[in-house]
Amino acid sequence: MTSMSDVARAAGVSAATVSRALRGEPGVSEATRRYVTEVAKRMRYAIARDASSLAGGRKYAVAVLTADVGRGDLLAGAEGALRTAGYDVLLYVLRDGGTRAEFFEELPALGRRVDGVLALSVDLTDAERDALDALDVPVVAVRDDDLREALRLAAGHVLELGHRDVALVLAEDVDESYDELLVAEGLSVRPEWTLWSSSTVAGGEQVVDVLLDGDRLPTAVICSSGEVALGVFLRLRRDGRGVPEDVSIVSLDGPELARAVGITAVEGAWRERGEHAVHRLLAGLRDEPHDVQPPSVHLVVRESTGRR
Amino acid sequence: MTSMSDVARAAGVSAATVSRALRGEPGVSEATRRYVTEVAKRMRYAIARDASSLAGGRKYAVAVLTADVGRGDLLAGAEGALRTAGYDVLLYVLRDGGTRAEFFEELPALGRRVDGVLALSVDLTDAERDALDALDVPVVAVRDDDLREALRLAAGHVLELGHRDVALVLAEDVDESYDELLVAEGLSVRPEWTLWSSSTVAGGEQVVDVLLDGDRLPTAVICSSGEVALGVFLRLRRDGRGVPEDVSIVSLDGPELARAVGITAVEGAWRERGEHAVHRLLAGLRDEPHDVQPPSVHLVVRESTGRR
DNA sequence: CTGTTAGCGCTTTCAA
DNA sequence: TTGAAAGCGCTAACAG
Repeated sequence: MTSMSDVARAAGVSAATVSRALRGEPGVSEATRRYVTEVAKRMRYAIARDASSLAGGRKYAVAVLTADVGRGDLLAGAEGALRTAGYDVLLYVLRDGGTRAEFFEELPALGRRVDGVLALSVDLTDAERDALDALDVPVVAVRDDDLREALRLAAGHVLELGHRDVALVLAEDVDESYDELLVAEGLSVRPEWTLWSSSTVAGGEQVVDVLLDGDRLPTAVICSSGEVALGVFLRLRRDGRGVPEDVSIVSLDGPELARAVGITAVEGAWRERGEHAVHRLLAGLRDEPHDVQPPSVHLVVRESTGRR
Repeated sequence: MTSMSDVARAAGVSAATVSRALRGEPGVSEATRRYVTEVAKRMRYAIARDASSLAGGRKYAVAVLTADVGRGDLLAGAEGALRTAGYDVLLYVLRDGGTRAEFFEELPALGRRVDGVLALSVDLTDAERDALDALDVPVVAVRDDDLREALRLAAGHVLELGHRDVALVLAEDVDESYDELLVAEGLSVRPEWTLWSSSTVAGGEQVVDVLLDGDRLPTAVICSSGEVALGVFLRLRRDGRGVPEDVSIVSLDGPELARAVGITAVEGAWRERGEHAVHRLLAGLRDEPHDVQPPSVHLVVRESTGRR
């Protein structure tokens, strides 16, 4: 395996010069740099990163934490941006409580391996957050949802279409009702139209059963997951209700499903968000400020929503 | 940052002994090993991997290639198994032609960073395969589909339920018709019942339109994707056909969607497959044989299939 | 601008 | 069973 000194010898310079030339460090004449670079390429030289980071302190690696690999685009976006910036991506999947505890158990070792940490879709507890901060490397965390913002978009959309009677179906583990937010957007709220459901098609169908028990139907339903939206859609259709003629449906998540079925949905630009997170992290590594706003979620209008 | 020699000093032994003790190498008395281990833990010592691999040659890292992060479970399974075995996971997302070319461009450098390569869901060309093999580290590749096997399971299932008139909907980019396979399973084949469709709900719906144009409907439809299965399902229902009373539906993929909607589907045990791939790779690293069969795909029977 | 000299923190002979 | 010494392949001072 050709080493840096091999290249140095072949180019007739010292290893230090090769090092400087290849890394674009100042203090090398352009001519030398060009020549060294060329020799290195010709010799198919690849730097030994261990040696480099051992000597230099920088690891050229970032740990990427993810709760599960569901939101693939977020991860892919981050990976691409890191790779482009010359960093290796050390993946850690914090699947369940077990792997998660284990990870935080062995955190100290991580600090010696990476220059920074990116937490994607991981809901960090305060203790976990503290443990990461104690690592003494920059940490950037990205949540993979932004329910309030998504809800705002969805509410604005149906309002604009003339809807006033809007039901909201939340995931079971959400404990807020978001009434004030809806009211703030200009929608009136009926308590019986805020529902909680498991994020499944069957759950969505049951929701419609509940709604049908009421004295009248809402004209629009906002669902927190694609599965629920689909369930609502199917059940309404089975009951002879037109979508969107009788009821409009908006999904706050589940972009693939929504796209496949043609449901209006809030989508997250996840790849871009992953890239953005990396830029923030890299700025942190360089101690630069980074004020750029993350790409925001947006609404993709499809066939499930119509004018009231 | 406490180093190995710090631990050595604190334990009153040499660094070499600490190294041997901590790695479980022979040549250390049990008493010493226990003591050193304890001192190290007390000092919260974490080994510097750069130094370790620089000196020892082993990298304790595996490159994991993935075409996209769609099949998250496969990746998660591999990550878990690697982590358990003490290996770092270097993630490479080969999203498109560009990143892919770039990756293979810089392959040589990879050989210096990892002990092995795991290719998940990546369709390697012969040239790419050769390039990887030239890296001189073990390479294990796992395809994320096994259409023939899935089809065999699905065909067997509908056959067992008494179906003889079975339609098959393949993805657009599949160029085989799999007639012989179906015939071998005991199904008769009508050419007009082998269809190709885009993997969308709309595509599935169109497929039903085509089928309805025929002189009679098949009694079962095997779909290569969850979206298509859903489209078929929806369109049949809209036409007043009962599923599974009139037509049974089996999906060859799209486990989440199939589960959400209640469609019988072939599922892949992806997590286990990821783990299995890692075991094969690790065996390769240790130069041991590994004959264990990978976990096979299986059929999950739901409400979309019934006896003819 | 370039070279020389010291390590970085380990693992691995080789002796003891 | 243990220790001393010699690197692994780089980067970072320090000279020149």
